Amino acid sequence: MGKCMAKDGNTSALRRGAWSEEEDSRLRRCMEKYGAIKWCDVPSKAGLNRCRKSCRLRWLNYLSPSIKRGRFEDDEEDLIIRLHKLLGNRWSLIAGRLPGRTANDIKNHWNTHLSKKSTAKEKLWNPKIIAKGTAGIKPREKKGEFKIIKPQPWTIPVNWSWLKDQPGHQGHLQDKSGINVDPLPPSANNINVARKKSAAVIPEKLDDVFLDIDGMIVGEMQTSFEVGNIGGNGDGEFFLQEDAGWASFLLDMDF
DNA sequence: AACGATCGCAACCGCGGTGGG
DNA sequence: ACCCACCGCGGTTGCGATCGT
Repeated sequence: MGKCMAKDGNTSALRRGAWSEEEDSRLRRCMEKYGAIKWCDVPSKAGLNRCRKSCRLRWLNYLSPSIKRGRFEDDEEDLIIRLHKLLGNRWSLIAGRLPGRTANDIKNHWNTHLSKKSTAKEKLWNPKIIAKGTAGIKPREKKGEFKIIKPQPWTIPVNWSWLKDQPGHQGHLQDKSGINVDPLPPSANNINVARKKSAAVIPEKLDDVFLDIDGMIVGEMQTSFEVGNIGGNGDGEFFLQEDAGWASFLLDMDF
């Protein structure tokens, strides 16, 4: 195995592998005593012959008092599956929605249990989105064979038929207080739908805008469409198969 | 009882992002 | 503008525990 980060400095004599009780209690005492300090200071202050990353990992994934241990409840699993559809493998974001669970826990749990569960479910539905520029694919012709395309950014015209007149469905924007701001701001030329990592892609002026679809407010950076709620756009560029399940995106407004 | 296969989780690795100098 | 140290993340690995034959 390697070294603890060539990039982060010399590693040679640093201890690796499983943590002893003594090391745990040293780290715990250090964190209790100094609180939030730079991780690079932790090994020396704690008297540990470990690299800072090892200390950080041990604290964040195991020793921190905020960590909830034990088996995952059904509702937690359900939430993870939904969030994973929404966010992909962004474990830290998912963990942010599950108090007490660490990204590592969730990732491990996903890889050992939920990925199979989810795959089984996924066979029951078949979300499909055809991104602009996806050459040669005609949504309706390919019905039933689509997959979510990621992480390409996609542009949906604001006059996208689903947004304005999809029968039986409504898509509209709300501010944080839940007040509708329909119709879409006239200055909005496009809604870019992308799997982007950073909130910074959202212009500040839209910081307080949520997308609400059929009454489901899903958050300031992301939205999800219950598959079946979405029709095609006027140009045939976007499409979702009508079926059960979720398709998901992060939302970015392009003015 | 022995042994290989599988599981579950802790820990490590390497990369990208960020901020300070 | 550039460099560098640090942080945080997701992917991967290692290994003890458990299961199945």
